[in-house]
Amino acid sequence: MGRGRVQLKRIENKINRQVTFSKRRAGLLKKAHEISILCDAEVALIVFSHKGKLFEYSTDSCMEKILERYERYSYAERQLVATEPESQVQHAFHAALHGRRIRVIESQGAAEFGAAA
Amino acid sequence: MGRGRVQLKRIENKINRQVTFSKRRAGLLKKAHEISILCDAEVALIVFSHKGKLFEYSTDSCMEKILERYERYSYAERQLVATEPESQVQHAFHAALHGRRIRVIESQGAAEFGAAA
DNA sequence: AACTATTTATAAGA
DNA sequence: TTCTTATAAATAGTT
Repeated sequence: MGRGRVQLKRIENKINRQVTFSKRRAGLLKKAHEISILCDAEVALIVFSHKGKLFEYSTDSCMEKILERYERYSYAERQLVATEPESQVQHAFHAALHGRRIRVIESQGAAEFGAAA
Repeated sequence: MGRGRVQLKRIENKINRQVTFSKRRAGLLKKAHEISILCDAEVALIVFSHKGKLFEYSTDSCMEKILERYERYSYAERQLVATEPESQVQHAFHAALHGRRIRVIESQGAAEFGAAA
């Protein structure tokens, strides 16, 4: 977007990289917020600049909550894969990546089981 | 973008919401990838659909690494705030609102703290 | 930090 | 639902 196509490679010029980072970071955070509102999704976005500064966005449910949910989900994914018969590991992994949720090892307890998005 | 301005409010029509989610999710992941390459930034993006399906993107350094870095950074932030003089309570309050709990206290330890972007 | 020329993203429609 | 198209948005290069 803008005058000239963009090459998907690191911008070597330090100044240009910094400017582009500022602009795109703002755009990215905005879009993260928009999709969360428009589509009622839970979003967590973490960005560390090249210099190590942190920028973040998270749906009102708050960053820690989302990261914990992510960890639970990932854990469930791994469990699924681990208990799968050899022959179906790839299948299971594929399915897991597409997020059939299985259980939750939480006090909240209730086992979630979703299908498609 | 597209035919007609967009209202920043939850899309009530289920079909439209699903379609918009698919399109915007693709766009968001793409932009997350682009900024990470163009600007040499480390990015982690986690999205749970309304139905609970997970979508994620992370810079090649991998999701877990980034989340750990995030936790370390947040921890360092809290420590900084904790030792801050009274006069800067507002600053501390602001940080507190970001309210993270600590999961990992890495041996690597060193607190990162960047200034400008 | 503002300003455009253009490229992209995407809301509707087919 | 995948493809198309009109338009809104984002943003690269410029001032």
